[in-house]
Amino acid sequence: MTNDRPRPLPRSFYARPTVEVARDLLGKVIRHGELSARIVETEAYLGVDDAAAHSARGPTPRTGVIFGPPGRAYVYLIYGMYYCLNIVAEPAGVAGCVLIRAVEPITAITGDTVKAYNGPGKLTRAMGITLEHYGVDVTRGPITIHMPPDRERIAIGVSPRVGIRQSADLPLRFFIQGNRFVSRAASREPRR
DNA sequence: AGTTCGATCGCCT
DNA sequence: GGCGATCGAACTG
Repeated sequence: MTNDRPRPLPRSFYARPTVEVARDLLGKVIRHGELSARIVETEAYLGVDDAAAHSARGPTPRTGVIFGPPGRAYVYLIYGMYYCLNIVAEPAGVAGCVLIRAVEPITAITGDTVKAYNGPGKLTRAMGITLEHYGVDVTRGPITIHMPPDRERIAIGVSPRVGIRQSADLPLRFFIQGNRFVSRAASREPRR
């Protein structure tokens, strides 16, 4: 066939410390149906010592997947109108997830594509990801994550996370330096 | 039962 | 830089 479909990243990739998973997801390819895109910006949300994490106060019907096995999608509705996609990290029983904040589409790049993909609420809309994908196993589908076809070297930037108040000082945002799809907020110089 | 407010975004001044 | 959209989870009473 002309359409090669390499295996998704194995579950062991996700069964690691959340920060490692957040960094290593940069440059990986996320696929949903015919759409694929390279992950260029992520944020780590820790299970402990992170008041900003949705999992900070224990499992609820909404956050339960974060406490389960790694490699599952935690999707939630924010501000009543946008969906955010996270990938669960850490071994089963340990909370931790990685927010996908921006991606660079591999197919169909046009002039105004940047503003359709350079934010967590935008990329889900562009890729058709909604609450129906809550709990999806990204080692199986319909959303999957893969090694990139190339071995491009990337420079990783680190900064505090965007738009949170609790634990705002923690350097848990990671992005590919210089990539134009990195969200506007993330490209700002961190204050000091 | 009522209130608050958020891991956002786009439009307004 | 500020604010409204629009919903539900979490918190208050």
